[in-house]
Amino acid sequence: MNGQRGPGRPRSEAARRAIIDAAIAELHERGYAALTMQGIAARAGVGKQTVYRWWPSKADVVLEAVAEWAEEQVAVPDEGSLEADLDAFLAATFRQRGQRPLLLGLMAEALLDPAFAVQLRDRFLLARRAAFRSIFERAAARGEVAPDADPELLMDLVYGTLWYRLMLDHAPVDDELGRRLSRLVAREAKATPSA
Amino acid sequence: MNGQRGPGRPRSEAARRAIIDAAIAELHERGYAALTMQGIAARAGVGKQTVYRWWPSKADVVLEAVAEWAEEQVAVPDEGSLEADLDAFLAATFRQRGQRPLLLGLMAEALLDPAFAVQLRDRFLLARRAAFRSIFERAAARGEVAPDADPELLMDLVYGTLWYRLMLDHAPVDDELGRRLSRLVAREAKATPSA
Amino acid sequence: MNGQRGPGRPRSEAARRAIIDAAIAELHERGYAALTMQGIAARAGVGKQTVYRWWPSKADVVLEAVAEWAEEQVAVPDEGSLEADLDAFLAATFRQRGQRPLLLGLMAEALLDPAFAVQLRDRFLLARRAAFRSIFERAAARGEVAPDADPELLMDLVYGTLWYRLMLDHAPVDDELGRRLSRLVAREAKATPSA
Amino acid sequence: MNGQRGPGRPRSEAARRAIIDAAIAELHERGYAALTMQGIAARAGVGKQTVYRWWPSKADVVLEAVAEWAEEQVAVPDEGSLEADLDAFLAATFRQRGQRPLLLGLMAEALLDPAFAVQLRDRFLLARRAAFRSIFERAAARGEVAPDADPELLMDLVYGTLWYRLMLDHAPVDDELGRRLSRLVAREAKATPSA
DNA sequence: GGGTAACCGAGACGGTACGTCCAGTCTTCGC
DNA sequence: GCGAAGACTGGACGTACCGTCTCGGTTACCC
Repeated sequence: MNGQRGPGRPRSEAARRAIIDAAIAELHERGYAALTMQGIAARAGVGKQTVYRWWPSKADVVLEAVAEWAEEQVAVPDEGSLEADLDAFLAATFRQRGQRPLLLGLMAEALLDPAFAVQLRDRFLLARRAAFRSIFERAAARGEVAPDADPELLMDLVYGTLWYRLMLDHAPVDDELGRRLSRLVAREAKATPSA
Repeated sequence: MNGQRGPGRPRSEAARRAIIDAAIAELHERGYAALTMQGIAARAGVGKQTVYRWWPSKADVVLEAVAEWAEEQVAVPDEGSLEADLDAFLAATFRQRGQRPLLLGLMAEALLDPAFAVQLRDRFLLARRAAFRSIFERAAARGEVAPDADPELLMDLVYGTLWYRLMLDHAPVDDELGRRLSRLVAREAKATPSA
Repeated sequence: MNGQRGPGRPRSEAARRAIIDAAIAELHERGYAALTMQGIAARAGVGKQTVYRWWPSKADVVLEAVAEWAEEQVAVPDEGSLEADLDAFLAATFRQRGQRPLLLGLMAEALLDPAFAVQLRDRFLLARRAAFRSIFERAAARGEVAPDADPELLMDLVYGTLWYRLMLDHAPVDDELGRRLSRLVAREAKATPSA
Repeated sequence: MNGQRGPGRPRSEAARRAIIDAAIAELHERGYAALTMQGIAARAGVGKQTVYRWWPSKADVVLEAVAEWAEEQVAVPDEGSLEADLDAFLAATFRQRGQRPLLLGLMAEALLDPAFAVQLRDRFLLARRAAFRSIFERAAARGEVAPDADPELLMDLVYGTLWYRLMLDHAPVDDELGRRLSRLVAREAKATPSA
């Protein structure tokens, strides 16, 4: 086992929480761009070293906060059809308000730092896709998915459109969008591409 | 017209070019994240003030460089069908190699700075959509687009998927993707959504 | 002669006055340390080049303003004795209020720039000593000055004390000081130093 | 006492010394007017912030250097009479060569910045006057000072003349000047001012 | 009266230093 | 050894002026 501790003072859970909370608070008050390790440490009442000891950058602190939420997984009850399942799933996803600035900040960091991009993809974005994929598997069992359909591309279509609108802010991300995407994806899943 | 000059020494075109070129060079050599106004000015052999006088941030310098290329517009010859047109257009778009880091850097900046996001959207991204839209109009004239189709959503699907893959780098952005998207969009444009 | 003009537009007296006046105004409003060539030109509504064409530095502009006042020479009426003459002269000198910051600024410049120190000494300070010296000559004619007295040293004593108190501001520069210095100098002028 | 340290890394004495030394070196090589915080930090191999953390301006750095020397107090042995004591003291004072540019630089700064003027006066100039004052007290004990003499004015005379000549550089500051001033001050200290 | 020359305003130019901020690291004390 | 504190080197930030330059335009003179 690995639970045994070595010598020395154990990591302070209080400090961990204070840091995460300080990061979230700063983020809501002043935005992601204004986040600094310095500011997080000061607000948490913690030495800078304590932050650096556990997270290499501000993005990693925020990612840990986000990952906490991501674990409270979106339930995907069976609605009877692929389109209905998707519609419910997307509606639940879009309902997460107030996270837009946070998500955009993380994505910005990922675009500037390839190492963090890997973190973000593996610890957050792919987790989301997993939920999506389970819906497809259920639909396949129901015979709603053509054998040569490509669920990966369909997921890219949905998440791509979602992120694109989040980023550009030229069109809404709302239930109407959810319904259209659901219908489109359901139709394409069944389509016989070449006939 | 507006070409007339006021009093005072006119702006130096040589300095403008040197700055743009220096920015591009730094970007290729050391990446977007390592770009600094200081570095651009030094490399261009120019005072920092001269950079700040005309561009408020490094992102705006890069955007001007990108905008130059964007003006060399992508020609969209008529290939006879919506699918063929789209395929040609996307192939041409994907062919622009080496610009990935640059585009991701600009997008990162836009995600962190809403004011710049507007710039990027209006001066670059919407210009790209215009080309796309003209293809749709041609297809509509050919009767390939159902009356209740939504070209805006279809464009979001394509560009969304493109950006999503560029950013996450979990799947390729290649001709194969172009063909699939072309076929999908052509099919959806014709689809009778609800019947 | 040298008064004849060559070809070309003659110097604008209006610009000259505007610059001097702007310098004085800035000086009174924001202090010598905050003076800048840029600020003077802007306030005078004049191009920077016009200032630089005629004065090499802000100190020279201010010096020209000061020299104007210095030419309105202190009259030294005959009061009947060396002590009385000195007392009247010093009282008149000390009366020039509001010029302390200006004088200190010029002196500061002189201390930092040897070339300007020469200007200040020759165009301003030595002019002041000339008035002082004429008082001594009058006293010598009256037999109030011992043959081996050194008027130069006595002038240094008076002006030195004056400047020292102006600079350090640890003791007042007032009529009381004037009277003490007058008495002391008159006594020393007569003294037989070594006997 | 106050020597106890709180938490945190203690101030680096090595950095302090390097900064002071760099300032002195720059001063000798390029003069006070060319001193910059930037240059001091670079030469000391130290971050600019470390300089700013402890001194608000270049003048304060130099003042600390000067204050070090000032603490190595001028001894004032008893020479038997006021005139002899003064002569010895002034000779010792004038002997401090090479400090003229430094002193003038500090004075210039004081003239431009009233806050620094207070620093310079209290931490340096008044310390010098203290030595002078002790000579007077010794003379008073010997009966060489008239009861109504004003030592403060006499000190102003001496230091005023000294600074005046240092600044204007129109006459030497040498032993001859020292002897004349000593004789004059000794005579004036005894003088019955009004009889 | 048509040059020619020196002035004028405006303002951009290459630079240098400013003083601040933050990144990461290091060094101390106390738990 | 962890944690708070805080000083350390390093470097970019955006600003302010410096002193120079390059414009279009304006007076003067002098042929």
